[in-house]
Amino acid sequence: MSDTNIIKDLKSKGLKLNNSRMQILELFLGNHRSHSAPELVELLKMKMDRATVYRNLNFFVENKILDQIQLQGETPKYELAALEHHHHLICKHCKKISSIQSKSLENALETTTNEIKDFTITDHVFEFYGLCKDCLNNEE
Amino acid sequence: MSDTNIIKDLKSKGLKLNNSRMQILELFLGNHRSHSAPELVELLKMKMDRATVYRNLNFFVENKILDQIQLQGETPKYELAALEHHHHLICKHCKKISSIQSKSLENALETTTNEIKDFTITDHVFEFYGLCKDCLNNEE
DNA sequence: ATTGCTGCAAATCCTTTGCAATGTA
DNA sequence: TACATTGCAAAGGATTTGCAGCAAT
Repeated sequence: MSDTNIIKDLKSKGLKLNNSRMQILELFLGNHRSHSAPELVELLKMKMDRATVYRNLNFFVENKILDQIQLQGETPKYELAALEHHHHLICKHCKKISSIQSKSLENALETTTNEIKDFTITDHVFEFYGLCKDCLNNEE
Repeated sequence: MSDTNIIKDLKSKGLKLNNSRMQILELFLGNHRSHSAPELVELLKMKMDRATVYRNLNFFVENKILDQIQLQGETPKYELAALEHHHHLICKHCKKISSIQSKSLENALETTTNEIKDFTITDHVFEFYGLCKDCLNNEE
């Protein structure tokens, strides 16, 4: 979905996009990366209050515009809600997050789901930690 | 590794197990489950200070006696450092955590690791959310 | 005597909340 | 007018820290 479609989609859901919400959304549309709440509060500190940032992040998550993702040992991050199912690669060195899709993983998930008898899996989170190419090259 | 071996292992690492540490460890050895810091603080509140609980949890994590695991939207939990590699099943209803091992998942992980060119995976976290048998039966 | 561990209280960080004021349909 | 959204300040929960005293080697 393109950026303008995201906005259309919001309106079709009857959601109101006022100034504050637009400014938060623009940050995400501008770089398609993930941001933590404290990071956004800092970026927007001259434009709106901390409470407004938090309230609108929650609003976006409730309305499935943003996903909240919780990586190991970090404060939650937000990213544009995934249209395609994907997983995260987190560089332990530079902390950059990239995403992947893997057919073999999804197949294995299906197998696992069927294997398990006394639990019904409805959702899953796979996270991969390691080193991105840049950090691997610029090794210290 | 058996419980007494865990303690031997600690000593062989030159780690000191004083009273406080022993009491914390006993909670984990007693039920082999995961506990959050606030939960442990509560359980141990007549025996030691909150700061001691936190300091020793960090001590155990640094020394790889406990693992810290961060589930979606919850405060971190601690569990005995995995002797066998495993993953977590989290019941969305009662929040109980159980663990699984899956050959197919590990195989898929290997395939994925090889597929990916510009990132070197060293660790991974797979979490499964859903409903446990009990909650599925006692449906509301 | 030196080093490490503890309790206590205060501080810090992240997030939420109450309330009065403002904006918008 | 009615309802949603904001800013501000305060509160809340989890975790860390400074410091003085105690424990152990």
